[in-house]
Amino acid sequence: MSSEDWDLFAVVRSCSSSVSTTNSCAGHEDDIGNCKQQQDPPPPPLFQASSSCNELQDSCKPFLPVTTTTTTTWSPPPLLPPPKASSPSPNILLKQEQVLLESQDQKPPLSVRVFPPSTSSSVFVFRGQRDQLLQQQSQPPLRSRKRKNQQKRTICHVTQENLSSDLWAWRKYGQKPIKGSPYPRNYYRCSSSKGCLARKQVERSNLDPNIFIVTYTGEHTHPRPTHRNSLAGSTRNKSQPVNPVPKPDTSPLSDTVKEEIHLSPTTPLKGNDDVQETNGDEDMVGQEVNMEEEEEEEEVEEDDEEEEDDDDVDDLLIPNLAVRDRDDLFFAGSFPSWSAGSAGDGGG
DNA sequence: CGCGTTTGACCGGCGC
DNA sequence: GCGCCGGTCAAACGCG
Repeated sequence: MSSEDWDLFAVVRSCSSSVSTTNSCAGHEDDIGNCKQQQDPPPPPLFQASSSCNELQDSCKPFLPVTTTTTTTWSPPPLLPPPKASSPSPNILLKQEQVLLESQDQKPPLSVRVFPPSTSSSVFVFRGQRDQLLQQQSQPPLRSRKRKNQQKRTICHVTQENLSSDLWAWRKYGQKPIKGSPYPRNYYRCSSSKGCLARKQVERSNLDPNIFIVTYTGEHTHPRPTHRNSLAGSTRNKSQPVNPVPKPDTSPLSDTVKEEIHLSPTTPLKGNDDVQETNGDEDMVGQEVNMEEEEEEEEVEEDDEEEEDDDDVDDLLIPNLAVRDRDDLFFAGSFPSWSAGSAGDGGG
């Protein structure tokens, strides 16, 4: 087995406050601002620059931590250093990515916060709520496995820095190599509350290793944490290799990139200093694809305000400096592994 | 002791 | 109907 796997997010939840995201458009969007809800069906060129999100948004909110500044350094694929050398077969592109890219292509990476309206909730009910209900009724917990098409998801492209900007406490429950992708996918579940159905998947983008594709599913069944647990995010690294370079043979990564990666997939807030200021135009990439692709598109502003509020609060509670410092420390050494280890049967 | 990560196995949707 | 693959479970392990 590969001992080293990229555990991207062992710290997914960790820090955040400082990371800032700004995305332009509205002033502060965040990484997730660009989140997109997606479902399997190929998303039409929607990607409206505006939409609203509800529950998913919540999930994303964490990403929008703060108030100013941003970190996302999203580099548009086309701009990325083409994986020429060992060009990974284009095939390996994840559908999601393709979708996203497509959208990007069409439109500049606006960091738009797009979320689905209420409709989404109903969808979620399928899975989580149902399970919960059943459990409450003493029913054997069904293995909620609603397949993609049926599940509503919010996909966000975030940078390492942004990855960490999540107040929610996420606990990793699985990691699996994904076919077509040199990088394994990590599965996280909200640990803030036992019954919380929120889940999160994190995987590195094939195109741009600097970018992580975060997929949120489910909703949080509890109020957002005002602050992170001390433990939360503290990945215990067991002497991890220093070069968690993912085993992707055809890793499009350049040396530079690799370095960053090993630092930590979710490089914390250091981005604040470094990256911040992306006008926001290029922060993240995200779009939303709603199952019912016909609704949602509006009130981004409103969302912003709300989030802003929240963000603010979070911010207050979590001193940037403090967090940042700490994060830096543990980030530096904590990221365990990077390699398509096996979260399980590699698919089997 | 509690919580989180790691990792192999299992389950079940989906495509062929 | 079969096989592939993604997603989840759960035991083991480690750290604070």
